[in-house]
Amino acid sequence: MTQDARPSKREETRRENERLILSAAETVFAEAGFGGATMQLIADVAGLPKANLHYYFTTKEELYRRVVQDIFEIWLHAADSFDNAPDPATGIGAYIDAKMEISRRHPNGSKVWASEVMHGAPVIQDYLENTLRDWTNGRIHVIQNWIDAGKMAPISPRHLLYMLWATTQHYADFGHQVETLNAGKPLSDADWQLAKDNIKSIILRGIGAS
Amino acid sequence: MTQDARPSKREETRRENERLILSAAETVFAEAGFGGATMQLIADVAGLPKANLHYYFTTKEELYRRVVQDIFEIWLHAADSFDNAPDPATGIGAYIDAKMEISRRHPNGSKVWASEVMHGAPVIQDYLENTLRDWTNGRIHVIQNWIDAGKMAPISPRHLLYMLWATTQHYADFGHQVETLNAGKPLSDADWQLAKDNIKSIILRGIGAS
DNA sequence: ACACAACCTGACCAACCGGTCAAGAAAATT
DNA sequence: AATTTTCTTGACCGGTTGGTCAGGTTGTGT
Repeated sequence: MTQDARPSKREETRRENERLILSAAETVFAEAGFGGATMQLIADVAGLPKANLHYYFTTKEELYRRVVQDIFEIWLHAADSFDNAPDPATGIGAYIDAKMEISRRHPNGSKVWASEVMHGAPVIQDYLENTLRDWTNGRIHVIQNWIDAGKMAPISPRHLLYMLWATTQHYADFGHQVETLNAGKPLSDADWQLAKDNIKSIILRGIGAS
Repeated sequence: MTQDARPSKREETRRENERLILSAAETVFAEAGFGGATMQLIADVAGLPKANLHYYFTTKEELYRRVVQDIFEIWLHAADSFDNAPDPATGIGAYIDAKMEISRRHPNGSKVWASEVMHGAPVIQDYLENTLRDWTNGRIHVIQNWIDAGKMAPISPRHLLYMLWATTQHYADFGHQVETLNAGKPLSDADWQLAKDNIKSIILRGIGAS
């Protein structure tokens, strides 16, 4: 039966435990910050003894690093929507959709990332200086080409990117504020749709791409 | 000589010490988060013995609360630019300028505020539910009037506000990332001007107000 | 000059934290 | 079935943290 995929019992529990720990860690780091989070609390949320956490992740910092890296991957992959787009409206529109979806599905990861950057990126500075810088320059190039082709207004591609990041992440990072101003209730499907439509409408018109 | 304004020696040092402590606390809380900050480090930065901090501010939480409240005041006062504006371009343009100036002059305060909200606003929830909610509803009303008067496109005022907050605060909260992507150097005067101009250009055109 | 109140601070403490470890349980290998 | 490897965990430890306090100093009103 289970012949092809044979996840030996060992591998299976290891994978499962790591998943449990990483998920709990993401939640706790997001809610309390790195300094405020405790291994004991993460262990409780994960439903494992604390010593077990240290078996899978030697130090608190290593666990934290893994959480941040995992988010960064997701974050970066949203860029795929950007590529191979024939025009700004398509590419940037899809990027906004993708990033809003991340804000909705991974609010905790987004918060951890924001917290990390806010505190000076102590553990992922190299990512910023290499992967992110390359990624950013690549997109700036794409946008500049659109501008040169007369497909959009001649704004600064860099600051447009910042605007996209800021606006979409706001709904995750400041989700609590958004909820409070939404009568204390989470955004409904319609609310999210309205938010996305508004962002796309304003930005696409703002860069002369609609 | 100093007759009219007579800050008795006592009052003067008290004011000065509180200022020192609050300033140091803002820096340390911004850099390390509430959980990561220590009273000892704040004391060192302020140049005072730790026990002295506890004389002026009984607990770490009380000190933190004061820092957050002070920032909230500044944040809220930026709204003045919004009022009495005859049209969206003037009002929103001035608001963007004001908020960008805050991001530039008070990046640490902005980070503390962001951190507080991100972690569920444990100490200023009542501010969000009252002062901020009222403020927001007021501005939504102003924007809606502009829309009704045909002075701008019929977008969602609420989500426009979120966009303004997010975009302007990005330069403070994610200042480290912005700097890293700026070859590791702080933004120059020209960079800040470019950022402001781009934001205003995109948003004002995006809402049909330019 | 005196007395009182406000202010300052080194030394100290209980609580908590990240991390260790030894001893055992469970699974894989032979 | 025996042996080895991986995994699990309660108990423990040194170091740090927020907060206290007693005793001293400085400023203020009389």
